[in-house]
Amino acid sequence: MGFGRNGFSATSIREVAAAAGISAGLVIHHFGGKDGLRRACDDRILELLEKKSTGAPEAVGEVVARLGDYSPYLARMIGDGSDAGNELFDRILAESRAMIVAGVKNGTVRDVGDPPTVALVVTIQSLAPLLLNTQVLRVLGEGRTTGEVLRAIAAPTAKIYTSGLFATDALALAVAEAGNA
Amino acid sequence: MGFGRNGFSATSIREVAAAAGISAGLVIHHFGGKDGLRRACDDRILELLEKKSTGAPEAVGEVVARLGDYSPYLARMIGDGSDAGNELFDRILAESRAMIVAGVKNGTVRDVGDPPTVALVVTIQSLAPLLLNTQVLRVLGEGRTTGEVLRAIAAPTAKIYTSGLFATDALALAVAEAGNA
DNA sequence: TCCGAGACTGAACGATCGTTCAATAATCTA
DNA sequence: TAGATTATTGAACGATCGTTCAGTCTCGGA
Repeated sequence: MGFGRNGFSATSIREVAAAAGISAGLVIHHFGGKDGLRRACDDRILELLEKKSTGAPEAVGEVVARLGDYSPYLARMIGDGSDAGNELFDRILAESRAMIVAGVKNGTVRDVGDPPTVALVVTIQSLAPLLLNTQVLRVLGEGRTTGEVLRAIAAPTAKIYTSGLFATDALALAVAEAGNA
Repeated sequence: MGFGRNGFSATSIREVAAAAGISAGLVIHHFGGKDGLRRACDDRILELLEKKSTGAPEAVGEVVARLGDYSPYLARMIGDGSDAGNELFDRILAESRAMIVAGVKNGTVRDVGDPPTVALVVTIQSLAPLLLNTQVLRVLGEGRTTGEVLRAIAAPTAKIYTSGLFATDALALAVAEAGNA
């Protein structure tokens, strides 16, 4: 159902038209071509996320909830690196960066290094449940909804971000050493 | 160049054949069809990762290094949820789970909740730099190689996993409360 | 009431797709 | 070397793709 299911090029205009109960010619008449349809879909996603988008780890669930069935399309947008996907990623990253910079300043976020890079890490990690939604659903049980799944992984994610996962400095030291080599 | 660039259905057999300097007919003769070619590519990736694959956060760099130019294909494999992609994800997840269970037992990994779910979170977060490689490269500067980029984000990632990112319990408490509601 | 503009359809076109096939070149076996 | 097997090609086929187009339907304003 739509580009989100099998990707853009694997979804024909005739499929889309049939799902909408109209003819293929009308789709082209309205959107000016397949690329126009894609742009309209991208704009629709951006519009749905216009009022509030955030890079905070806990907010991915809300984004997915707002998008509903459109979230596979969003995942493909960001993963494929289309213009609209890039723009959206940059927006999420910018908000994440602002949140981290402000948090470091007022003491609610630990200073673990260069804030822009930290924001990048947090952003891509926060998007992981969206991009790997298929895998997560499969592992946690196909019956659940995407929202349930995201709620299930929210707690461990929050705890990792709060208390850390590794009790020793072994990994951090190893990475630092490799970086100096 | 290959399925990794634009996806499976957007890459024609004639493209692949031309890149290999042979005819399209020969590709089909050898692989039995486009699906056979895909299966052969999947098997090749699995073979390259056969000796060692791990879910540890620091090991994604090694996986990418071993795959080299094939890593976009791997990202698409796992993201699209093909059979081979599912199998690979399950393997990474299993190793990540074993690592975490063992770590909790010997005290090197903090007990932040249900180990299978924690392993799932760690696995998808570790795969994020691979799936979002395009975005990360774009943000950090197109000039760099994938390996350099992964090394650049390794340090903050390790620190987050070691010391945590949030200095307060606000997020964890909010998530816990939402979960009980 | 008429009429013009947009909504809409279905057939058709050229391009490209995956695939087949007969024919040829290359390589191996006895 | 003779014969069989394999590698390889290029043309062709049917299907499907995005797109075009002539024509029909719908309906609000003069």
